[in-house]
Amino acid sequence: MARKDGPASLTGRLPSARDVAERAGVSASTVSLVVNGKYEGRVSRRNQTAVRRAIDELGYRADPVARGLATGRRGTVAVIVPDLDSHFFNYVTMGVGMGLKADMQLLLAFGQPNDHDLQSMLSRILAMRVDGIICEGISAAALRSLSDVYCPVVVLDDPGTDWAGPTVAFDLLDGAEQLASHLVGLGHRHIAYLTPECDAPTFQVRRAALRERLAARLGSTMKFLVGNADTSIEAADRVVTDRWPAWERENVTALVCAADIQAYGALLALARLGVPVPEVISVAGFDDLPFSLVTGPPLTSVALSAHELGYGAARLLNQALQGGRVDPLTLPARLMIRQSTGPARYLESGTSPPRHRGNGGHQRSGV
Amino acid sequence: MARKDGPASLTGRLPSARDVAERAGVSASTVSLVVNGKYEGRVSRRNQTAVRRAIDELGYRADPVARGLATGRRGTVAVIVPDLDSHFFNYVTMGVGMGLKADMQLLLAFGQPNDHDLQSMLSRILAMRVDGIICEGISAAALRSLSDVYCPVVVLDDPGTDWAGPTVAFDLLDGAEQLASHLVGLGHRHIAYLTPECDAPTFQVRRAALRERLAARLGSTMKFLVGNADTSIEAADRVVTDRWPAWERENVTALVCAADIQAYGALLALARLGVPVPEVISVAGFDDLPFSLVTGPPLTSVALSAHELGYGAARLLNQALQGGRVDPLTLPARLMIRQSTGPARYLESGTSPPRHRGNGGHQRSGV
DNA sequence: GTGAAAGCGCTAACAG
DNA sequence: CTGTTAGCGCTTTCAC
Repeated sequence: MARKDGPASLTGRLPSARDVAERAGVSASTVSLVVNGKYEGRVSRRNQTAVRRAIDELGYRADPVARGLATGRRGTVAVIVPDLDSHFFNYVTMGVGMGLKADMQLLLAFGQPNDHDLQSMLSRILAMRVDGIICEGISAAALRSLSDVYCPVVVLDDPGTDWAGPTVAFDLLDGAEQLASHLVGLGHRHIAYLTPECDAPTFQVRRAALRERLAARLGSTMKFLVGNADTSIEAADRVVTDRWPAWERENVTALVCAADIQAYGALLALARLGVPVPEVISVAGFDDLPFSLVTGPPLTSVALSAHELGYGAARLLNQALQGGRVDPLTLPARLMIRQSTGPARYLESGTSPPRHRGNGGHQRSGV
Repeated sequence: MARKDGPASLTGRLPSARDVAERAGVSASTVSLVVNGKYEGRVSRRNQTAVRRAIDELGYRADPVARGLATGRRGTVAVIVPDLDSHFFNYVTMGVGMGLKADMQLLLAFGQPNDHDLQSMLSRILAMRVDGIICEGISAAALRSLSDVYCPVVVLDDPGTDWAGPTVAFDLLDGAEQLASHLVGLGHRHIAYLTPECDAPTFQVRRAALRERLAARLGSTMKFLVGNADTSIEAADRVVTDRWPAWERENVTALVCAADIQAYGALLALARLGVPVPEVISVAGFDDLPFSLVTGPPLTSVALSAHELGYGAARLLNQALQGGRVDPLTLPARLMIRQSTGPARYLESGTSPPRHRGNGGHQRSGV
């Protein structure tokens, strides 16, 4: 903090190790040793203090980039995510930040709303020679094909991946099972499903698993209507507004969204349409973002902790960076039941008279 | 994409310009010229194609870090924000990403929930010799004192700052005016205010401006009770739960939160306490995050576009990087009125019989 | 047109 | 203990 005359104040250039060396009357290597704490039995006390004084006076801070060039270790890990809109990755990023060793700098690469060109983002990151990569939404094949990886890569939430390196996954199957059980228990048979346009593996699995678990219980009495929307409130709002008449015609009594952010859009659309949730239609999502606690009504959701995902990824990366063997990690899914789901109420309709081991649904009253 | 034998497949090392040069039978400098498009009249057609072929075959990508060392331009801009919890900065980051030139890589530095040590984050970023910095939550004084800045720094949402460089601000005064007018118009007199522990200038201004605008209308009939909570749903939930009895005693009929995320926590707390919003207490926030559309009830909020803030900052930074003069930018605030605010209903109470030019409030009924 | 040489700021290996 | 030397991968004069 003690700086007689500002460091490089006139030049606009930051002081370099050489500047420090000159001022302290030593060589650059000595400065380096001191800076990196390798002075034990290598630098005289006298020079140590001289160097440290010069550092203070100049306000010197070693350039990690130049250091990286010299050592081959950049001190940087990249996080690559498809978007920030969905808010899921916001938590992932936080988790990574929390789990990363303090001397690592986080480089964030994220797609724009319309352009999720992860390939080129990855290629660019790779060119930067980062020390490690944590990514989601890039297939293992793409990862391999693009370039041979020279650093550990942790792949997130990519079920069915054949990525040989570290991975962190969710137990989506169990999540789907819990949700299916919940919905069927409430008497739902005709279910709409909203999923992102980008059909990433995690979304394929969420959809397929839920459909399968429902079918296992309901057999042919089940209907499963799939719609697509981007992972944003507005997009989901538009699509649900658009689809509602058709769904109503099909006696849909529950809507499941592949991501909570879509469910928010759905709630918005249904509110505007004057369709009461859950009386006329139940709504549920995946992710359990914190906002799901305060939506109107609070949203039933399959909790997949994005924070844990990021945190776990960072820990795995730390291990890999230290050369240890790293085992894949699987995080649990847990259904959070809230007020957005309730008993199914089928209206009279020629098409589909529901009949099943019901519990509470089945009233013929309108709303 | 055409790679006969994987690039550096065996070594784990990425191909360097020298590798390319050797393969193409030219010198490294020639490779550099081609890569940077400076071949016009400097490199023979023959060598150009040879180089390009070698690049393709090897899958070469110049290391931007090494290039940065050589050129002094790192191709990197840093975004420094206090936290990611509040979700406000998530949008700021998106906005920056959208506004940044495509060849710039974004470096994100964010504080942890408990530790907002922006000083050290900044110092670390500075050491990286980034090309530009966009930051929020760091005072101009701190910015200056820490080190002389060698690169453009855009300061965000820091009202009253004396930062000489580019800034982007919100018209908070106007926002407070709109909100005060709205609340007073509904008959509110006793107002609780929730603000973050960290008393950043933007929060000081929000609070002071609102209090002032309310006082201007209400004079001594106003009560303004301030509480503190971190910018997270849970923290606000806890604090509101804790304070509610006192506020009720004081006949508080409206709660304003300095950030929407806090308002969400407040809604949660009030719902748990069984206090109807807005019948018993109105709730409003600042920021207007997208989620405020779907809370129960939808939240009245002073819209401050975080996305615009980030986008504007990126544009200003682009200008500064090109050496242009940059003027400070001020973004408008706009009150979004939704169902979380309604007429004040004062209960009978010994302490404070409200009386003012009322419109709709003033019923003596309980709820 | 072209390559050799120097240097960006730092670290590592090696003589003194 | 200490300074010299040699790079890390790239760009940029500057002679040829």
